[in-house]
Amino acid sequence: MSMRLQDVSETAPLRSCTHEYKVNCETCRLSKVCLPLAINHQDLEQLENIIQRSKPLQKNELLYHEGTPFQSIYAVRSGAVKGYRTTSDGREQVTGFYFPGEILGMDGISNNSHASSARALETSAICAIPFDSLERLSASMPSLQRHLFQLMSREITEDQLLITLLSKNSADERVATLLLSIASRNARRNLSASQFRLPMSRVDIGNYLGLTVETISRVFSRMQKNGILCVDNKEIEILDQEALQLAANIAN
Amino acid sequence: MSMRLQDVSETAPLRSCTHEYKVNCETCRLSKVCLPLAINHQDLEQLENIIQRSKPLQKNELLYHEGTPFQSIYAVRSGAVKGYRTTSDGREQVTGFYFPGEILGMDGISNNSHASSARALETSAICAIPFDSLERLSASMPSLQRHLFQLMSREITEDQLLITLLSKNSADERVATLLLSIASRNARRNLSASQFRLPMSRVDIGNYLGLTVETISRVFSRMQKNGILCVDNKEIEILDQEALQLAANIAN
DNA sequence: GCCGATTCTTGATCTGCATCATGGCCGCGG
DNA sequence: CCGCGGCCATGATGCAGATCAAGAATCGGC
Repeated sequence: MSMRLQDVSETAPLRSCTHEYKVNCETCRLSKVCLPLAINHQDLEQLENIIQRSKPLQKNELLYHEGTPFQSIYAVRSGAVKGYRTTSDGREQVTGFYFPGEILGMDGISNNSHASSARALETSAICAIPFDSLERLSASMPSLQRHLFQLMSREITEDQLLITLLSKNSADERVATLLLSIASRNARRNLSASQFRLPMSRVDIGNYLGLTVETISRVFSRMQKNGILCVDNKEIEILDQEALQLAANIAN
Repeated sequence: MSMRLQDVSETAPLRSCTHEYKVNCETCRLSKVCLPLAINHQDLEQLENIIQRSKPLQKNELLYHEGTPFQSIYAVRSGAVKGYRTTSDGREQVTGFYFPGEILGMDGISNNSHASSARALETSAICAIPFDSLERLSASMPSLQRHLFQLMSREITEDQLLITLLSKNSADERVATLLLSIASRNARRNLSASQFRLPMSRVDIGNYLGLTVETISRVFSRMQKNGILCVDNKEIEILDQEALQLAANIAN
């Protein structure tokens, strides 16, 4: 079996003079996705100085756990992460999937403790950004402050989209919408929008979309039969983008 | 018919020397709910100077509409507001209810245009807080900056709770959870947690909870029959707090 | 205080997805 | 190579809540 695409780091090679885990936003291919700041070289340096990068997370390793003290927000460099919260009866609710260039962990700010948990779906490299440093820095960098507000605001609007999806849409519409979302996020990183590997299991997809595994399977099968998708286990190919859009667009 | 409770302003009487619409956070009974800042007198004065208050909104009047330019976030002083977004097929999805002391409109920051709409559920007094001023002010007031981050973070965690509710809970559990949420928010304002008037219609409740009007009616009737609630149109009395909690707590 | 419009309730029926059950497939360790 | 465990697919059945329908209650305007 061939090497898994997602295991390849999507960051630029580190220059030889830098330490192995030294972060370098300036040369990071994701910087314009992750921190599209119109900030100058000096500001960027300041920002880099506070960012920490640790050993890559292995599949299924925990990034943070609900209830633990909040210290950092996290940027995905490579791999994929799922966010979830545990209900009082012990079940889990997946609240989001995070791909390279995306930021997670901001729900911990309000209580100084994480309101959700995050777990690597595959081997993933993660940047940790200590929030107190970020806060201090943003007080003197208006564009950074604004960027943080915008990041959080986007999280809110995305949650609202999911709320709408869960409350108004059928199984087919939910699945189609998720696939299109993943496709467009791939496109943003200059990856194929029509062919990709799902890093998460059917169980996670169902959980996220408020459906059972069986339903996810059936929807995939049906869409394959209808020539919309080609599904080979986790490998997805969108054969008929328009039909998929049509299947999703009933209500968003 | 007696005067409607919700029409009474919940703000402290304005002192005679202030202009009619002059805002005064310092004497506002809601200030510790709305802006629980450990900030000094001088800071508070600066904040007050940017806050605008206009003529109260009448029932069904629009506070802002999705797609329009974002300028301010809003604090409810009295009355109640619903937030919603319109789906592509013209239906609406209610994303939240906002009571006195609560802040809304933060989803507009990311795009500089409102991602949702807001409408008064009854006559409501609203404070508008221009966001660019707030941003500038918060750069020099760490506690204000932090408070804003926390406000937005709380919005995220609350949306995640709603996502879980919609994805995992039965009709009874959803309704029970909403009633308990309203009750506890009333308590925070020193109002009765066991007896209150719902400012929104059954349609809005159903829409918010991803259920139909008929289902809401049936759940209310059932809970009334079981001695958990006393329902008289929009007037709600919680007769058995514990049973209601039990009905809600299956999964949160 | 009357009347039309809207909102709410209740019943009967229908349906999309959950649940239950089973078997296949793939990856991995021995 | 085989056997085991996790993941996935698919069929049969059941049920919570949607939909359809018809009154009843409440509201708002005059």
